[in-house]
Amino acid sequence: MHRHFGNADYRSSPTILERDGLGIAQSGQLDALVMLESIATRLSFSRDGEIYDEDDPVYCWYMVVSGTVRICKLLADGRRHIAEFCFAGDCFGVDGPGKRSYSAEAVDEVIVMRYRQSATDRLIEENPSLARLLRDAALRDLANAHARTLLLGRMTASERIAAFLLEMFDRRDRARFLDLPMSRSDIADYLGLTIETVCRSLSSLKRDGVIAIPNPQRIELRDRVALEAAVEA
Amino acid sequence: MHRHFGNADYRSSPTILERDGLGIAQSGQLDALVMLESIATRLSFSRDGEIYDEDDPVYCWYMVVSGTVRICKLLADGRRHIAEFCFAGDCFGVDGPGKRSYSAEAVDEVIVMRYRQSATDRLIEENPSLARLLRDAALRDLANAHARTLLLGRMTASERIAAFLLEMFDRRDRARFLDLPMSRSDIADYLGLTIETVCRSLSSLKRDGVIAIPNPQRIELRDRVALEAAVEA
DNA sequence: CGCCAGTTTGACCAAGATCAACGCAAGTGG
DNA sequence: CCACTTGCGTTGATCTTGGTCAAACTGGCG
Repeated sequence: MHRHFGNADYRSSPTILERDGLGIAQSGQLDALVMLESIATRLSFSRDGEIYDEDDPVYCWYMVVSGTVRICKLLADGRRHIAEFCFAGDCFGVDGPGKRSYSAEAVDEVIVMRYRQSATDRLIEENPSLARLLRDAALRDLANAHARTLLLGRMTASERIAAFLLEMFDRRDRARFLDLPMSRSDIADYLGLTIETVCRSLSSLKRDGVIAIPNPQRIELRDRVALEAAVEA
Repeated sequence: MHRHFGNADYRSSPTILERDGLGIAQSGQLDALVMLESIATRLSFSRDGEIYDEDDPVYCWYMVVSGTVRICKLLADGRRHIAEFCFAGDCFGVDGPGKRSYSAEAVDEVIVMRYRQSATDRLIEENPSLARLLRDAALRDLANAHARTLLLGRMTASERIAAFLLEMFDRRDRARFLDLPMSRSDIADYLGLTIETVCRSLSSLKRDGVIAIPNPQRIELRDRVALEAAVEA
């Protein structure tokens, strides 16, 4: 589970409960979050820091407070696959009992809250609405994974890049300018492409006036309609 | 959610509760299933029959009693993507509120049980262990979707075919012979390949003596070690 | 027997990977 | 302050995998 609870934006928020963006509609869920807060541990990681590793035992799950986390896996021959990027408000590492099959790493400076599974289960006993909260997050995550499956299985390089940019614009600032915390290589491993193809597709969008790239990390959206058309689906 | 509750095998079972294969460890979960049975409707579909369509409202989820179901989506330009095959004992269509984003179709002759979401929610109130059952199924499903994401993003055609065959051997008979209910075209759309590439990869495995193909639907596993090596991961 | 749908195989093509060079900004050390 | 390095990012030339197009094969069935 690596997806949003809602459209939460905790980027500048030192405590996860100072804002109420978790998509809480039903009463009782806020209680659940207050209780969650009570079992949380705050951790920080610097660039490329390892939050957990493949094959580690699963006894915690996490929520991003600030920064960007990548969920990834390394194949024997060096190929890498990034399953997910997690931003502020996203939770990750809800993996079911056993061992991790992916690792979690800090893309930039990251602060996360860590919740022990055992304590969470106890909270669920007391407050079933928390269970619903977590279940809905899992379902959202599942829908997301299926969307990526479609992207990787049936979309061309330029469609993938367009979809990626739209995803980032929607999940992050939703403003005219987008600052990407991850490298081209991260993007490539997320989209099942090579660095070079990512560059070329971005350059192509730039040539067509759909985006501008003032510097490698920064994308300016100049023609959203064209970008959406490029995804088609 | 389209994955197993466990290693259940209901293929020859007219009622889902005549056998206890749902991976039930904790007591209380059997109760939950008896209760589930009470709210189920039995439906059958013939080849290519539509169980539900994209954009249909979500008010039910399903469990396969017998036959094979494909969960799929059609893009505007005719490209098709199959997210999942579901066999006896697998549940599918647990999609979170709103509209379906995929359709469900019968690959062959299919019998399913249908459970209304509203009735299920009531059961969950009475029997929280059902919630855990459904949550674990969702998590298993999620892990599965991530595995497919890796396959589609970073594996070659022959690796995909090898992984597919191993998946089918494990999920179905686990015997020397495997009968595939789905067409080459279904396999292609599941693996993000074309029919021709599926054929060529299968022929290549046949040439290498890893499998034999007595007829197009039937695969004989001759060298499991070689097949596992072909996936590498 | 001939048709039909699904499968297999072959010849060719193109999207994207690979290999290689170059650009560019941020350190680093003299 | 200025060479020099280092790590990304970008671009170009070439190659490979898998897609496209086309033809042949197969078993079932009217």
